Amino acid sequence: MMEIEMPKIHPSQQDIDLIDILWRQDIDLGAGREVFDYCQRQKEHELQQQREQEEDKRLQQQREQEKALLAQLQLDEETGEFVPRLATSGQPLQTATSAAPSQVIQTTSSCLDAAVALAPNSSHIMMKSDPPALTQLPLLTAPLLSQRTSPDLEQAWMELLSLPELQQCLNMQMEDTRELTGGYLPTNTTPEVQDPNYSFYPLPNLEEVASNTADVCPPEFINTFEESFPNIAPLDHLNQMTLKAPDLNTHFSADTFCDIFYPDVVNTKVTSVTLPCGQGNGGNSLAEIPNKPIFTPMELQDLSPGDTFDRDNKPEIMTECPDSDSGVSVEASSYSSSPEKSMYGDRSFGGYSDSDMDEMDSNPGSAQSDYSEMFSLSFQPDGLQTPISVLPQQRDKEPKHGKTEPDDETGHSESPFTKDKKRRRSEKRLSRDEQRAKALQIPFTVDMIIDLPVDDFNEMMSKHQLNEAQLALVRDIRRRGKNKVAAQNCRKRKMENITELEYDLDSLKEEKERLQTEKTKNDSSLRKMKQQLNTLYLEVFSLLRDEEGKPYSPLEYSLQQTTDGTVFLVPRIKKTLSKKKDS
DNA sequence: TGTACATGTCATGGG
DNA sequence: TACCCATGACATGTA
Repeated sequence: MMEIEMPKIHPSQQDIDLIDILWRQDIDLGAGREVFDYCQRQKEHELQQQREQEEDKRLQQQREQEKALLAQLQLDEETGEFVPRLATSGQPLQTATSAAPSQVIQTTSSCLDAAVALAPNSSHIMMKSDPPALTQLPLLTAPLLSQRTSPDLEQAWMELLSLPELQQCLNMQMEDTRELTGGYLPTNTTPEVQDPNYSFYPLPNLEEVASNTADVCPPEFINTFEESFPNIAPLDHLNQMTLKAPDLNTHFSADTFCDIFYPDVVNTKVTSVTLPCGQGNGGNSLAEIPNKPIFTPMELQDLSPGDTFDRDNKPEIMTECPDSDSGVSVEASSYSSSPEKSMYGDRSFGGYSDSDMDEMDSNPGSAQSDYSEMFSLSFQPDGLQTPISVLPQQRDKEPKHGKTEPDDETGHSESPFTKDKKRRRSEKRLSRDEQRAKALQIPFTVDMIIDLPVDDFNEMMSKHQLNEAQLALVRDIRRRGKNKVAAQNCRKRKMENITELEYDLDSLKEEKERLQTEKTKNDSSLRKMKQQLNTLYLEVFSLLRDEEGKPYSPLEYSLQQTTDGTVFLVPRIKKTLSKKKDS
């Protein structure tokens, strides 16, 4: 490596000047001046060693403080919060840590007692919006926060640290620490360093941080910062600091950087509580600032008092944030929590047809953003922005085909799985229209738009002045909602008709079988009767005798019965003749 | 990957 | 004539 050979070279002043000139001409190399100046680096190295020794001492003190702090708190398993541990003997618990007493610890502990005593009643204090406390955060709590075991834990600490009394103590402690370290503040008390997840977070550009500081941080925040760390360059000059810092994130790995510039320090630091640059963030110029943990992307947005932070320019923040154990809920981010804006921004939606909107529905997020972009919204007064809740009587007026429970209409014959799936679909569908309505600031609920009777709907529409886009969307929502219900009812009726027809078909089949059986029986009976009649006929005919006592021939005569029951013997020839006469 | 099913949506016609 | 409803047809998502 180039840097390894450099110690053997003792550059002359001319060489150094030349390096200076070259460095000034190519300041964008991404490396600081000290990279080319071995003497300067050596001085830095020595100074760094001194700092590291002081740092070790200070870290030991910090660990003791943490122990003392933890000894006074216990985790409430139910609430997940740290609550003051009850002193059974009425003695403050910091006495348990008296094995390592120090002025700082005692001062901090006494203040913490007060803070802990106040903590349960101070839940209203939201620390994420309390910059002064945040400035104190890394020094004492970063090692704890770095555990990232629970967002509640972090919040508990935030609440604790938001207490003015505790902040005073912390300020005192930080003053002490500053005196010990000669103004140098460690780079390694950041939660990110210990939390591997933070390596996934895109570090905000320091220039952005510096430029946004005025928006993000209230003046008192900066004042506190500067008061606590007067030797640190003010935030206004952070840009200059970045110019002198090598961009290790892009050109060097952290380990490489440490091996090059701090070969000795690395070994000593590995055993310390925090690593200087082993987690991917090391060497970042921002790491020189003890408050760096504050400027994680998500927290920046949380700290943002309004929407001054341009979120639209940082979509990667949301996409790259792991939803794991970082303690930062994506859903809880300001993307969805900003009441003033649509969760997808304030882009308007002009001129999109409904089918276009459907295309966007495939991606609700983008759909909403595009929707907002299409229509220039005419913001209504606050009273109109809030969707009017559906009155009970209005809900009672729901059409006979209530749309809200289409699943129940389908009866209970369906499996729960099918019901769940249908419900999910219904909710999804509803949410799409709701999202559309929200995107266009429609001051009604989708249920109202769909379910209200015509007169009520027209009256409601006449009471609010909606622009063309809003009117079109409301009409579409109502039409789609009505048609959806109609389609559901139609299908329901169709299924009912099919079921009824199937039932009728079964009934008719049963009737057919019954009639066929009856017919079979009747045919059998008829055959028997005919057979009996024939037998009887022959028997009667055989008994008949003419005048000479001879039997009649069945071929020449036949028996016929009149309606009155009288039986006549009719000659067949005569009968044949009579038929001929009739024809 | 193909298929069956459920659902939403549109077009159309009747009341 | 506008509106509502019913329904066939089609598209889409899902198991």
